[in-house]
Amino acid sequence: MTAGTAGWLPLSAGERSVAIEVLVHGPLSRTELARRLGLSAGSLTRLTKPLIESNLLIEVAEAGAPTEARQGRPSQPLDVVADSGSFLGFKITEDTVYCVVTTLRSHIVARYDRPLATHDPAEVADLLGAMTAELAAEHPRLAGIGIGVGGFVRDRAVVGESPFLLWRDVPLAELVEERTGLPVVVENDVAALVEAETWFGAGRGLDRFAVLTIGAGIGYGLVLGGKRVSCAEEDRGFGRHWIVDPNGPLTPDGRRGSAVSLLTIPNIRYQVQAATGRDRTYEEILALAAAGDPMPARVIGEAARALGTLVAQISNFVMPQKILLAGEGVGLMDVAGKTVEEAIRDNRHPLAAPVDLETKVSDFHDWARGAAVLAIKVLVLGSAEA
Amino acid sequence: MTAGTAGWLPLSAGERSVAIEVLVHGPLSRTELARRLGLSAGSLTRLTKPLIESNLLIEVAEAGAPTEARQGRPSQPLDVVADSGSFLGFKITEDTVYCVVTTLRSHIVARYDRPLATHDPAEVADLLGAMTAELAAEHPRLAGIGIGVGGFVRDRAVVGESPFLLWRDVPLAELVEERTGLPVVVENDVAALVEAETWFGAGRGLDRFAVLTIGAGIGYGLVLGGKRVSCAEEDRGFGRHWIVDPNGPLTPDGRRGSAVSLLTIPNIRYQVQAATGRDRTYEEILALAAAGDPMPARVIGEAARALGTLVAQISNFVMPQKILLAGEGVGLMDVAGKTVEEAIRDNRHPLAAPVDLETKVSDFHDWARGAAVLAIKVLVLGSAEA
DNA sequence: GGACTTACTTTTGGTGCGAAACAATTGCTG
DNA sequence: CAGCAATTGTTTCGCACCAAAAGTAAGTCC
Repeated sequence: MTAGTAGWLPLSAGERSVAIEVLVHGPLSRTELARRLGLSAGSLTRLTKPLIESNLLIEVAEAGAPTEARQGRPSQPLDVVADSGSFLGFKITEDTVYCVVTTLRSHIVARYDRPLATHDPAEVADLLGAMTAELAAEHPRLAGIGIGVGGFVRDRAVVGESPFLLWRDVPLAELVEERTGLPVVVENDVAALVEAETWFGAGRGLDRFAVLTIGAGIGYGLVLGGKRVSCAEEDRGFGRHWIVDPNGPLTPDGRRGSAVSLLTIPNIRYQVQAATGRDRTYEEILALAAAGDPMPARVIGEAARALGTLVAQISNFVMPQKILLAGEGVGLMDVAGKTVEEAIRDNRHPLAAPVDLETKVSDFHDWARGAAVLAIKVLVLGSAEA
Repeated sequence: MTAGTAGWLPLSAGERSVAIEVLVHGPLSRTELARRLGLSAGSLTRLTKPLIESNLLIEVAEAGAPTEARQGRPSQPLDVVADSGSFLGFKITEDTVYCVVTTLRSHIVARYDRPLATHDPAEVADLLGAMTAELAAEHPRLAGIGIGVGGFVRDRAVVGESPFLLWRDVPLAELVEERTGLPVVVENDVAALVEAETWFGAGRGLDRFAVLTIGAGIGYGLVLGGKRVSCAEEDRGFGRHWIVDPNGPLTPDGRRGSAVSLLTIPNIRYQVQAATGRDRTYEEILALAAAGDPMPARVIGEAARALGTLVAQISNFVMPQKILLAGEGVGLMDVAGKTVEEAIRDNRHPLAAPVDLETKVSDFHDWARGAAVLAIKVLVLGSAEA
């Protein structure tokens, strides 16, 4: 914790809830906060005082346009000191390192990617260090770094196992801290995205919330009571053994008819290539399916039915208030959204509450942003339970 | 609240946790309670005092056999005043009313069933009133009544809709209270069983816990953070639209290959009868399958695979710490437990944590006990959130 | 019988909250 | 412009809860 912003931590539970509310929902007056958090006005005075003194919050002048010139003493909105720090979020893939610079409120202010030529831990750390140094020039007040990696991560610091990097027990946080002098948080990429969405995104304030990602693989995250549930198979590839259609296609990766076989981008491309002999990009396949080309349409249709079935199963068993669909592969929804909805209907009780399904097309920078958000969460507001 | 035991309620949060711990885990000393609840010794003195004064708890003499003559001041175990009240639990089926009498600690001390000749609400209430009067003679200190009904129940009091009784908006709690003078709690039967298991049974102290029941129908309940999650389709028949095997059997009830078609007792009997022409009881079918008779073995094998698939799906998506399998149809596990386990393995990641699966053969009296437990929970310890 | 051990009680002090009184700042009205 | 109403924020007080520490009770061990 070499953060220069000093006395931010630790926060009490009440203080943290205030800080999060302001961080997430923008400037808010004390009265408004009291209403939202169900606290008394007096408590708000007490809770906000140390936050203001420690320079995390600040009283901002009422916006230039006082929306409605109300009677009474004007409210004094509180806001986070947005420029009190920027955060870096990295997403490491097999061949590229994606990076975003975000504000304290997780808005992306810059993107910066670099190819990854080696998988040697020290050299990867060197690359991250170099990228950080370059970005530090433009963004002087870097306060922390979040790194998302596909694989199993321990203690938000050590990459226990990463199949595609061929890493075992690499203390990545330490390596990068040494090179940057900044506090570093490492987490599994899916977990980081889920935490970010829980906090700032689709899952804000929800009690039961599920995330399903489609891309190179399948990701799944469950948030209950505002906390992410972690499990053993997480980070070792979800969906490889979720058999959606026992008669489904057999692909190099994943069991026959598994979610991975039916839904991931590499396996969809494999299916099309195996049948037509031509390798096409995912976008091309989607376009062909939309245009009615039978073979791609069949593959995409099967994928859409599988997705709908999965969503229905999650709804049936978890009963979440919302399901977020994210990842590079959700373009599927644009082409075959109707099929997905049909499949959901087919696997749900007609009287069941309709599924609140949100689709969010995301690229690798969104994964990086997830890591940045986790860094904000951990570094600014205190560990926030490992 | 006509309970004669007077000043039980209301309890503070701390008092309630103490009361529940003693209720569920038998006599416990204050020190032991402090350890279990993570409180200081002083707090226990404070919390137990009003409970003892209001006659909910009592200091019992150390059991006649002081397991180990320990050094130091002997502990003073606390226990609930078990005979301070009995509770009735009813389960209403299409043709029978099942009833159990339980102690405050939910031990069944008597069973009493009566055929149900009519579905007229007033007459059903009359029957429950008559049964209560008869039982009151033998069990003088009746403190409350819980009633479990298949169907949709509002506010723990009104049967909103019950398909098999053909009821709509029947204020059952009121009707029975009028006739018995006792406080009455009405709940959906599955919900009551789930609550009971969460409290006294397999789900004790767990954070994520799922219940799957097999019998005349499929029941499903989810407990997160110690609270049961309720949903719209609950009480209107689970599993009718859970398609487990798209190529599965078509039965009069439920969609082709649905959990209901594959797993419920009536539909298993239907399948066997349709194939062999002979109507057999569920137990006969299980015995035949165990003996190797091909047709019953096939039906039971399919059912077992379906059950395993369901359990795996619940594990994959909900990640519960435990799954309880209950109902009249779990005899399946004895005959085809291996097949169930295989199916679970086939649909789970090999590295995933093994499923903690508990099987509990239950008859209608267990459903009735569930209702009684809910009555205990609501009446003794204060509404315990509707 | 004295030393020791364990269980429980009492006391003390701290924390976090709400209720209510109070101060501050504006718009509206006569 | 004075006075009032409306609204926000602050201060003070008291309550509920809890942990820590010190004190008391009731037994065993030598």
